[in-house]
Amino acid sequence: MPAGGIMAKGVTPRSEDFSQWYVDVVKAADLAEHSPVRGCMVIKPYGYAIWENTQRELDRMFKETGHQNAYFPLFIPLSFIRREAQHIEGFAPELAVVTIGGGKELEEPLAVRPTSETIIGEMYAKWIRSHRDLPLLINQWGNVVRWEMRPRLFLRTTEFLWQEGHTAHATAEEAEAETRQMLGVYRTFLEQYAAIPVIPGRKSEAEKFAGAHHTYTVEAMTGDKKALQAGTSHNLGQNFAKSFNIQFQDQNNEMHLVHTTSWGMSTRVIGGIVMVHGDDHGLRLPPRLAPIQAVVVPIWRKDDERERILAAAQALRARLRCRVHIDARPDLTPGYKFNDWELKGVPVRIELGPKDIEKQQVVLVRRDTGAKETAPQATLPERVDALLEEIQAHLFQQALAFREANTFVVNDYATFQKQNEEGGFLLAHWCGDGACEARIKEETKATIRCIPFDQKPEAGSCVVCGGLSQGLVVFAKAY
RNA sequence: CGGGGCGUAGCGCAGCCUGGUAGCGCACUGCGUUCGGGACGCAGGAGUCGGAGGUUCAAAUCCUCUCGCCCCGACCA
Repeated sequence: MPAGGIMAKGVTPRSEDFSQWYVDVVKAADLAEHSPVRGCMVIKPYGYAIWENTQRELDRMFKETGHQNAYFPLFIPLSFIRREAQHIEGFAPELAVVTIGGGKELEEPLAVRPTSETIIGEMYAKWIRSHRDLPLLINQWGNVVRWEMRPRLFLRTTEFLWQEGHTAHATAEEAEAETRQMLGVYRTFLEQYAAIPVIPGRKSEAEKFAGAHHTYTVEAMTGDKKALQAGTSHNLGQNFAKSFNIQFQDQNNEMHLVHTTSWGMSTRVIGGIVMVHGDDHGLRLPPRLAPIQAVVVPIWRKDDERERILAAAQALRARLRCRVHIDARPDLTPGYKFNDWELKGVPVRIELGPKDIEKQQVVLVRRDTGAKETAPQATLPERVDALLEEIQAHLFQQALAFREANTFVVNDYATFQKQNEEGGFLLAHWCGDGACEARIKEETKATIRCIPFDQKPEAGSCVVCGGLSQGLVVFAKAY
């Protein structure tokens, strides 16, 4: 921690009240604020820039895996959403519905999309005729609305931004491969870019997406030891193909229903980044997603010095190979700026003052550890690049170590309940019965976050009923 | 929808009990001095006191109704 561990002004200490700390950091870092409409938020430029970086990387990965972008409309006839039984059952409580347009009662109410499977299914049924039309690999960047009871900036808002991929395939195997592949993309993004370690796995029947055959998820652990679903990928089987009659003709002239998938990641990841990496000084951004990777704080005493130093700062910036901002604000002291950029989580600070100019050096401070060093200007670009890599890796390692330190194998229900009070991920045997799952949720608020992929099968007995279990699953209280 | 709290300047609050010219801190504007870990002085601008009704000579303050927001619980990316 920088500066002897003093807290940032206006930010509640994380250990004291995590929820309040989170709200304070989001506000202090200028990421977002509440809108006049309950549950909605305004994403401010600095927060949106993180989203833009997220979009850029994800979009690249989607294109690399053969997907194309398209856009489907915000309004969906309510009858479409009703067409898939599970789907409407799951989404009905959180639908926003438009009943008036142009001053007149509409003949058919329009749902504001909570997700787009149905409208896309309707269109896919028209677009797909032949096996040659498959696979159909499309992604959409957009917004959706889910009328949430308990909103929280970024983590759960009534309207949120996301991407939703929707694909159609000839065979169940291909659909399954796609579902897995895209979960892998999310994992790569989260681990390599957001520096958030995740546990990939399958959702239980109770937790899966409304209308899915099955759902995969990547689960992260936040700084208060709760679980955060950071991305999901659904194998929809033929459920939507049936409801929307999406068929293709195969090589033998026979008609078949397609197999579809959908997968999404939302602005929630920004909340995840705050909750996983933030500290008492504010945000700590992973370099690869940071809008500003290095900030230059010039230090001067007199006007002539100021000009000289700003000129030197600009010369440095021109040589650096990362996203650099020079904080030239005239009426603020360096100390204020140090704190300000720490709140905003900028990974590297470059201090440049008269002494540095003289010695052809700078002072470098890394946000993750607060460590300070002097570095020669001659090799600064290399040093900053290396530092950014180190910080990226260190944030990931730190988050991973934290998760591991707070993951526990529990074998009996009493221990489960006790440990659950302390938080963390609980690895426990589960027989697969929804009744045991429901009882745990009811009694402890912990849910099955996922049935991890990379778990060796291991016989055991269910933590609730003692029945036969094939392996450990992850339980936790979740956001 | 249940339980709690709060609406007074952009933000955070005091004033209300005991009615009498609307205040403080931060932020903002201007000028000057500062500047290597949250600077200071001087001068300024800024408020339908959430809304409606009532009591009163007089309401931010008392009464009634209402609206909104936040936090805690039941649904969820």
